[in-house]
Amino acid sequence: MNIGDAATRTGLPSKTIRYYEDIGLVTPDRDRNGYRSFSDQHVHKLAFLARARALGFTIEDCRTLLALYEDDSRASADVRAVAQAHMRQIDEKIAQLGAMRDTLDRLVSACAGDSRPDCPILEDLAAPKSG
Amino acid sequence: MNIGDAATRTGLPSKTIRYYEDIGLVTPDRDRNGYRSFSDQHVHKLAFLARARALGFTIEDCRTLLALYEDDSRASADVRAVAQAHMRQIDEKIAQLGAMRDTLDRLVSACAGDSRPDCPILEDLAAPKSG
DNA sequence: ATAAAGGTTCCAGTCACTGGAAGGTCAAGG
DNA sequence: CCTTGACCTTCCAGTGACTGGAACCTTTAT
Repeated sequence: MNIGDAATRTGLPSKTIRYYEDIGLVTPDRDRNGYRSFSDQHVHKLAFLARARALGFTIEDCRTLLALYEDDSRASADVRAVAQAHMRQIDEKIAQLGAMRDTLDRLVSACAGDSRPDCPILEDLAAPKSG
Repeated sequence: MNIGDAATRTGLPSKTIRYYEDIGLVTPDRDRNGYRSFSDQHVHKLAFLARARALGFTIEDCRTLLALYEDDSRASADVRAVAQAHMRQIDEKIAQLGAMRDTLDRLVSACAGDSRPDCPILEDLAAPKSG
């Protein structure tokens, strides 16, 4: 199957699939005309990548996860460790964003949002009172 | 004051300050030796930028906010709009990350994390049951 | 004289794509 | 046979917001 079909089946853009080949995540065969030829295995692998990426794993994590997936003698502990480390990163990010959100909410609520220039948001950016 | 002092006072790396000059956010004077010379005004502007960035505003938002800050005839509504749009973006991001986190948590919890190869995490990446 | 600690410019790399140019291939229709 | 259009190919450049490093200059202290 050509790249367009693989793209349709995995939901990944063709560009992204070519990129994944470039960085060695998948290696489709080639037809005589030079077109990439994807087997069901390739598509399965691409779908795996798409889902891992959708869960926020980095490309390097994906590489690791794929390797574990294809290693029948893997220890599930290794997979779990990757996932847990990633989850911690996400938690950190959520905490950061949550803090930003709270500050912004406070500032937005304090701002009249009318035609006058007085603005607690700008005042805070210029010189925050606390926290 | 030289760039190092400006960096210390604002908490921004010198590299970042140079970058901000590059993209036209601040324009320090120059001493005869070619060194950048920062006034208190410049430092104030940099600190403003640092705080806006810390709240997650993009550089372009920062540019807008700085312009509003320096425009005495601004309407606070304009500032508020920028902040609110940004807050919505953050909310979206938090929701995305939260969803990832929930899925990951479910998978991590289901995984024994021992020396055996069986792993619900990989199984889900290979072919998710639902959601 | 020299060494350390600052400053300068410019170029390349990060991450994970994405857009676009320039061109090759293939099936259908006139 | 020719063209049109939808595919496919490669390669290069750009994204955002820095960051690292090379090569070099200036200042201060010893």
